[in-house]
Amino acid sequence: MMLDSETKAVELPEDHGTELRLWLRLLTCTNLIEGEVRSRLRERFDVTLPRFDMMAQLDKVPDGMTLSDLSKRMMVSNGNVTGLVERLVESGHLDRRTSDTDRRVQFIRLTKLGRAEFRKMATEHETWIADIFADLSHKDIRDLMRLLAKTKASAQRSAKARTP
Amino acid sequence: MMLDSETKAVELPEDHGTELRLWLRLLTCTNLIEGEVRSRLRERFDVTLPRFDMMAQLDKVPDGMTLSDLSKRMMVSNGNVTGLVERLVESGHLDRRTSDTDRRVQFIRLTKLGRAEFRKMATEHETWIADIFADLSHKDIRDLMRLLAKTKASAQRSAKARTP
DNA sequence: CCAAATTGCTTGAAGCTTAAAGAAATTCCG
DNA sequence: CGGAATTTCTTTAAGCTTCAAGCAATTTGG
Repeated sequence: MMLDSETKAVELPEDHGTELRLWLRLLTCTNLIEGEVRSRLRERFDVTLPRFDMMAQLDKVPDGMTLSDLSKRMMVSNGNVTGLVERLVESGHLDRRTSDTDRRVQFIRLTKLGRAEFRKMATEHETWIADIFADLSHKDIRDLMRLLAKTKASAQRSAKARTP
Repeated sequence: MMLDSETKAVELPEDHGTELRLWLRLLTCTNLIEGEVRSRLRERFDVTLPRFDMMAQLDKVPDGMTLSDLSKRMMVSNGNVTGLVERLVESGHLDRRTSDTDRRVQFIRLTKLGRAEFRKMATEHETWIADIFADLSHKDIRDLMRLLAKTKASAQRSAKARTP
């Protein structure tokens, strides 16, 4: 037998309170951790989170990547990447080289200095993250990984439906 | 019997890969949804996320709150709030009034216009969030709520340990 | 009461971020 | 081939954000 709550007319305002609360909690959680990481990076290494983030992306590949790749990986706009790269080249952490086959394309990579400094920061950064999540059991982490993957897929489905 | 992996010397670099991956997934997930909400707010109502966020905080209380309260609730700096409030007062959405008992304190609240516009946006916003999370079951949502609460507590414990 | 510490907010400098428009190079395709 | 569309990147304007310094009002503790 069908329950009353499942027979409501579609035009009436539905209750989406739980989803909203979940979103707010997700946001709070992320902001909290992001703020903590930001503080520690500044305090310990005098570096900003976006700079650290860009270096982290570039550390994964030895031969560098293009600005567009960086923009996609970091989920920020193109113009944003242009400015960030500029400042990191200026400070000697990054290296830019125009492609031989396509003169629009720039390959960006870490310099020796940039890689060395990043590795030092990354080691410590990893221990911060471990400490921040230390009260979670292995099962908690596994469950969260799975549920967040499902959430990401759901959000991507929703985004695609809007922009086909 | 103890496993080898649990008997490692404390000074050796430990493996915190799973925590790091969890953090990156959490960040990706949040950025994805935040970007989506940002796009829709701009597209549909020509409003920025920080403005919407501030109005959401103020909508919860009829009599308004101080700048400090706003700053804590929104988890952003004091100076940031000053500028945001300025622009929202300018556009007629907010109202500021100096406290009678403490002339440093300003009470901020939504104007009639501000509240009306926010309510309209909030209704639609809630349906977006519901759609974004639509592929999650009730149990998924419950589990996520619980695990994120645990994560938040763990992060707060870690932050407090650093700044006593 | 009064000096010192604290609290609430603002300012200023630097950097981050986006959206939109534009410049330059390449690719597509008739 | 050659114009049109696309791709890659930069620029610009506006706004967001932080940190640190500073100002004014209040509270605290002699």
